Amino acid sequence: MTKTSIRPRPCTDPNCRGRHSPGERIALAVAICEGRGVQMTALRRRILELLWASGRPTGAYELIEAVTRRDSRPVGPPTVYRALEFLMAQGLVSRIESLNAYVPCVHPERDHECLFFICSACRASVEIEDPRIAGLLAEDAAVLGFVPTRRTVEIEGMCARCAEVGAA
Amino acid sequence: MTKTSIRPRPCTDPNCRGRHSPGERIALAVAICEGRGVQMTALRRRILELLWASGRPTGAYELIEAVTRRDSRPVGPPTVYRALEFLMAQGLVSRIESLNAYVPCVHPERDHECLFFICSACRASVEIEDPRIAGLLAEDAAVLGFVPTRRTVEIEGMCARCAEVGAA
DNA sequence: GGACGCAATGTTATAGTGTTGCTTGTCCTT
DNA sequence: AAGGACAAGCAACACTATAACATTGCGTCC
Repeated sequence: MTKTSIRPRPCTDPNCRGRHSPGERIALAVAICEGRGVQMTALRRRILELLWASGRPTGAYELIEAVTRRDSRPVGPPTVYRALEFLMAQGLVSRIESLNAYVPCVHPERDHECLFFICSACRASVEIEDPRIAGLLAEDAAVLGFVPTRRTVEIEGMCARCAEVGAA
Repeated sequence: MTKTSIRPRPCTDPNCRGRHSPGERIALAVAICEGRGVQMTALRRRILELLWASGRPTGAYELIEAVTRRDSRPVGPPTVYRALEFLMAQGLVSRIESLNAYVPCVHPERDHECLFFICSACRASVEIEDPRIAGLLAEDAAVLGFVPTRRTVEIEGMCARCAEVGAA
């Protein structure tokens, strides 16, 4: 387990486009758990670290392999799925439904509704927030008399970098 | 295979909330395929019928069972998945990512971006269109230099009917 | 300090979802 | 009839997720 002395810094810029240091985001996650009185255990932290290190949506079985490799001991699927469940419940990780994969949440300090842009070419994903979309979704829900509990907004396509490379 | 003589009627009301007769929607799907020069085969049509008959997002393996039962012959997973792939490519069926399930598309006659409201209680889903949301998604994508190819917008929660029943 | 309670993790097996590769059939064309 | 193109059948397998049960570690209470 990496011991960091990085100070967690809550981000207040909804347009930051996720440019944060993983170490700092992990420190923030630890601080959040502490504040809530829930346990950021070694395993949970390891998985969060691996997700940050991966740099793209990562499948549960990839994580199983990665944990097994890194900690030189085998872990079973339920172990990893339970850790992911915890991390998602704390808003530290999001699941990308269209990929059956998981990404670390860039802004766990905010209770936010985020959308994901996922590049089919490089498999990277970018998380953004758009309160206008959140508002319209809430409005549409209200018209239907629908009470939302969970929102999934995922846009697949080609990111700027890959489009550039592909065109060249 | 049910032979219908229902005349397909394109719908022009984006707020119709999906109130269409399945038979008429299927006739429309047949007409669309004919117009495009693609084959609405017996199997593909059967699966579309079963999806309409189901009334809620339906898993691929449920469909396998349903086809097997209805047509008194076994069909394998690839058969059904290929039919679903065709139906999705033609815009006649949508996949609900958060449920690993499939729904018939209410408005195949329009090239539309739809969102789904999915009730956790009764498992029903409602498809709506909101061009405002589609516009904002396109705008956000443009800011990122991202070229979208596929959009997934799914809202889970409790529908009006179930909320009413639950409150009573 | 021993017994208990509780949360987290480990273990094994299995359920559920989706794909690959290859063969067969069918219809249409020449 | 021969050949091509598309659809479907089939067997095996890969990937994703959960169920059911056992174990560990730690704190508390008598």
